[in-house]
Parts: sequence; structure tokens; C-alpha cells
Amino acid sequence: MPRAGLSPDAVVDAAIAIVDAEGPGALTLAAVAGRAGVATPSLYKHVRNLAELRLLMTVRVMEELTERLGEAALGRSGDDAVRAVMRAYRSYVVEHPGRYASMEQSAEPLGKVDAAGERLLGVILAVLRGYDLEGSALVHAARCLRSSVHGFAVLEAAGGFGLPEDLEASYELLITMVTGGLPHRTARVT
Amino acid sequence: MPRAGLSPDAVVDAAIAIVDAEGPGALTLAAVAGRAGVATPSLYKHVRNLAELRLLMTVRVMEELTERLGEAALGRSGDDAVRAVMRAYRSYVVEHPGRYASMEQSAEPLGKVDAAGERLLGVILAVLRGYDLEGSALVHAARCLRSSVHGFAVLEAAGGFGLPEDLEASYELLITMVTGGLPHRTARVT
DNA sequence: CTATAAAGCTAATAAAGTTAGCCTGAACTG
DNA sequence: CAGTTCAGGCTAACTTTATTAGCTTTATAG
Repeated sequence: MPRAGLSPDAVVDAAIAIVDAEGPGALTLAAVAGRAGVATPSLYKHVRNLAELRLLMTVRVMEELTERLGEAALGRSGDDAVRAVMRAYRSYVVEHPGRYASMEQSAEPLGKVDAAGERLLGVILAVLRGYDLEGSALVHAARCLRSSVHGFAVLEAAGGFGLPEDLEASYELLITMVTGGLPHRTARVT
Repeated sequence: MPRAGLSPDAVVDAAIAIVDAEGPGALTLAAVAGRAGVATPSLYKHVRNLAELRLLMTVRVMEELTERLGEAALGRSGDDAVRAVMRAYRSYVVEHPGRYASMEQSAEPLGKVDAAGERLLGVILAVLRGYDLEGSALVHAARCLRSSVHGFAVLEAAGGFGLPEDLEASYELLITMVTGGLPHRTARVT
């Protein structure tokens, strides 16, 4: 008697609505079921358990982020692309802090997360193609970019910045720090 | 009949031992009580509840970190000091990943956490005194340093770096990115 | 029109956090 | 040194959450 017409995606929708509205701490199967209009145990027809739901949420966020970053990077290159991607990243987090804060932890070998992470990494690597980076250097640069951006995002989403100084300005400095630290392609004469 | 001779600090000790050994997911009052050699409800004589225990753990970690960073900064200045502090930060996280990963979240107005955070910030600000930074610029720089270091730490502690490239090398790049992005004090002639 | 299987539901269990209230022995008082 | 007090421990009991088992039903395929 499929009345509610649920699906794994719909369950993730409900879960994300909850963390958006009330923060990661409010994520409970009862709450998800309530929002989905279904009894708690019914969720298990669509999701293996809470841990899997969390992973699916992480995948969802990574995908949304990947799309945003991809759009931001379109038609740009070099510092310009890095700037746009970094700003897009933060704007996503500012718009959905609860959602972003929900996706941490794990370490599971679940393929879906890895795959989504790789797509996200792909965008970053693509943006860094415009620099004079090869092999390992590219990976190191990508890690630095990701660390900076993620660190800022986590701290901001958790309300970790106490002082009243403008966060935009701080982030702009972070952006110049990153772009300034990448080896720019110099016009090379053979 | 105070047999176990517990105290808030001892409870935090037990809790930290658990996250060190089994990760943040294993933190449960039953586990803490077990390690402390006491029945679960007895913990409430020393700690208001699980949330407060988490906050106390966060304070503890911040204090340990502050001490490490302070030591690392001693007798150094400028880029040298920043490098030493950043390396000390990461070395702490590498030594105690579970402990570091346990301290996230919250947003509580609990005074103790804020105070510990301010002491930690104090060390960072002190290290940045060696640069040509004043007022807000100092705050922005401190945030960038903190974001980068924290982001790398979180990702590393959570096993978020999948590729086999050397993490040390990535971190050294991050260090040069940060030091390179700070405005160096130029010999100024009046 | 019927058979089946997916999608709900109710009931039940186990673990975790938390509260209430009892009990005792260590420490302080006189 | 005896008596009082109370911090710190315990057991019992409750609530909430995750999870499992098993029943029921309706969309739908044939």
C-alpha cells in the first residue's frame, strides 16, 4: 500500500530539511519519519539504517557542491577560476550551514561517497590545470585549496568565528593567499 | 563512600582515553563509566550531562593545543614562528586524531570554551605580531591561518585525503602558502 | 482477476541518556 | 572519641532512539 510514495531520495530530502531547519543535532529517524509522513520503521524500506542515511546525505551535499563549483568555474581559468570556485563554495555553506555541518565524519569505504568526492575533486583539479603544476604538485595544491576552504567553511558554519570583523574580508584574504601561493604559469620560451 | 575518587578532570581523562582508542563514535557514558570504574549514573555527580562532558573535552584539547603552540613559538618570530606553530598544530592532531575529531560542533555560549578559544587565539595573534598587520588585518590573517590549519587537520583526522601522495609535502606547501600570503614587514625608512 | 512483492504499519527489544532516591563512609564538630 | 553531615557512589526506573520481526495491503504484472 505505497501511500506515501517514499523513496531513498525523498528520505534524504526530509533529512536535509531537518538539519537545515534545526541543525545536525536534530537529525533523528523519528523526526525524518514525521516529516516524511510515515512511521519510523517504514524508513528502513528505503534506507539501511541511520549511518547509511548520513552517508546519502553527504553524497547529496557533495553533489550539490560539485554542481555549484562546476558552474562557477565555467568559462574561467587561472586565478579567476580559483576565486570564483572558492566564493561559490563559501556561498553554498552560508546558504546551508546545517546541511554542510551534517556531512562530516565517517571513514566508511562506501563507494558512493568516494565517487562523489572524486567528482568534487575533479572540479578542483580542473581549475588548477591553469597553473604550472604537474603530478604530485597538483595533488598537493588541491589539498591546500580544499583544506583552506573547508576549514573556513566548518568554522563559519559552526559559529566558530567570534569576533565582529567582516567575514567576507577574511575570506577574500584567504582567496588571495591561495591564489598567491600557486605557481603561476610563466610565458615560457622554448 | 568515595571509593573511586573521581573528579570532573578524571571523567574527562576517561572520555579522552576512549576517543583516542576507539574514535569519537565510541564515546558513550557507559563506556566512560566503565573505564572510570564506576556505574553510569555516578558520572552525573561530576558532570552535568553528556553535552557538558563534550564541552569539557573540547576545552581540554584546546588547552593542550595552546600549550604545544606556545612552546613551538617560543624564541621564534616571523615566518619561522608561523612555520613552527603550524607544524606543532598538525603534529598534535596526528598524534591524537580521535581526540581532535571529537571536539567539533557545539555553538554553546559556555564560557569555558570561549575562554580556552581565546587563549588559543592569543598564541596565534602573538605569532602574527611579527608581520605588518594592524587592527582588522590581524584578525583576518589569524582567521586564514586558523582555517587552513584546522581544515587540513579535520580532513587528515577523518581520513579525508584518499590519494597516496605524501601528506607532509602537502602540509609544507600549505605552510608556504600561508607565510607567503602574509604581508612581511619591510625595512621601512622614515 | 489473481498473485506477488513492495511499502506501510504495529509490536517488541536493546542501548543510551537521564532522574530519583537510597546508603555509606570520610571528614568535620563538639 | 562519638555524632552529624554530605559528597560521591549505587540501584531502580523512565524516555528516547535505533532497529528487527512479522503482519497487512495495494499497486501492478500477467
